[in-house]
Amino acid sequence: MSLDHRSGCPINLSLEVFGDRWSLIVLRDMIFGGRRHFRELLNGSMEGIASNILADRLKRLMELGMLTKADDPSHKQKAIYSLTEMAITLVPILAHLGAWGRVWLPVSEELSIRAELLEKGGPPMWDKFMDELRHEHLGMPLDTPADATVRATLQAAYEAVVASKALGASTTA
Amino acid sequence: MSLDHRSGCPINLSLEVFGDRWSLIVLRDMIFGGRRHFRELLNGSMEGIASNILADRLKRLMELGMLTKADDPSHKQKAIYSLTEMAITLVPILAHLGAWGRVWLPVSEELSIRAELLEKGGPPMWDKFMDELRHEHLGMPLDTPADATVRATLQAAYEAVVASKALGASTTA
DNA sequence: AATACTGATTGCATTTTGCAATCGGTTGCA
DNA sequence: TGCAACCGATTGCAAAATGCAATCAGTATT
Repeated sequence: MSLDHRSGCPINLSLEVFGDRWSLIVLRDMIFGGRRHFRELLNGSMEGIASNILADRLKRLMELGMLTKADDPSHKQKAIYSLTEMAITLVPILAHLGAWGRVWLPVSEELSIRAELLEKGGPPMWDKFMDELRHEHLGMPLDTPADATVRATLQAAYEAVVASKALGASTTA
Repeated sequence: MSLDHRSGCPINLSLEVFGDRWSLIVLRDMIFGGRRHFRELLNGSMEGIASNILADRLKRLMELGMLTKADDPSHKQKAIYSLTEMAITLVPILAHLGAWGRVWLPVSEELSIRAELLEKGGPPMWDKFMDELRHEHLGMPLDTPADATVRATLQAAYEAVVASKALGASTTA
């Protein structure tokens, strides 16, 4: 944790935390992709993060208090990364960021459906999602019985779009 | 505008826009500081941006459609930078970012009062602020008569904290 | 015993960043 | 008419970050 900051401005300090091209990508994959292991993050990364960058970011995010690391009981050298409350409360920011990107940037249809649903779900959906993340990562009791988790809902919507696009491509070809 | 993106994910694309240590700082100073000129941004920058970095970011933000540049009628070589709608709609994100930073990072009291007020004001205040920015930067008509602008309100609060801290320091010394 | 997988680390070339000095042109003032 | 101050940048250069490929030692599987 670096103690010398450029300024005490909240926006600046936030930028010092994830003002780079990879930190938020790692957190996104953990939050929305449910990834907990190094290899999952490495191979599952859509943007193709390099292993040294990933190792560096995981270390940095741990130093910053956004992640913790624990041993996986099933595999002696397997490590499980967990989100802290600090990282979980990024959900509303990620939702806004996704909503903004969806409006102004050349997003792909299948990758923006999650952002769309999360935007439409609004704060209630974000709260439910954060509750689920606290359960998964912090071992907190789950409020609702959770018939379908937010992540599963988003994932299902994503897969539906992918399937529908594949269908459309085959019928219009 | 680079056409080769790492992925079509909204969060990734947003990160490609301001996933660096300076872009959002420049936008913050324009939005909250009301700065429109190169020198204002250069000398007024709390974090001490270098002139080449500033020039590069202004150029990049223009290419991305976040800023426009116009001649200042009062000074032949003076340029006025304006926010586009794309940049103005970042206000809610900046508000959330400030709120998050205020909770989790070592913010200074005087620099976080703006974030606190903006958080408490919520979406209605953000909308009013965005309306004012559209008036300032895009020449749009102003809805409300605007007794006190949001920026002036935030600035006054900032100065009040600074004054109160100076007072406290002198009386406790 | 062989193979594949675990979380990384190393070396190295390329790219980006940050700092300091400086540029040519404009403006205000004496 | 000179001249200093200011305008938006640009240049040169060192340092840091990034990205890629190869590799590591320990662990599990077969």
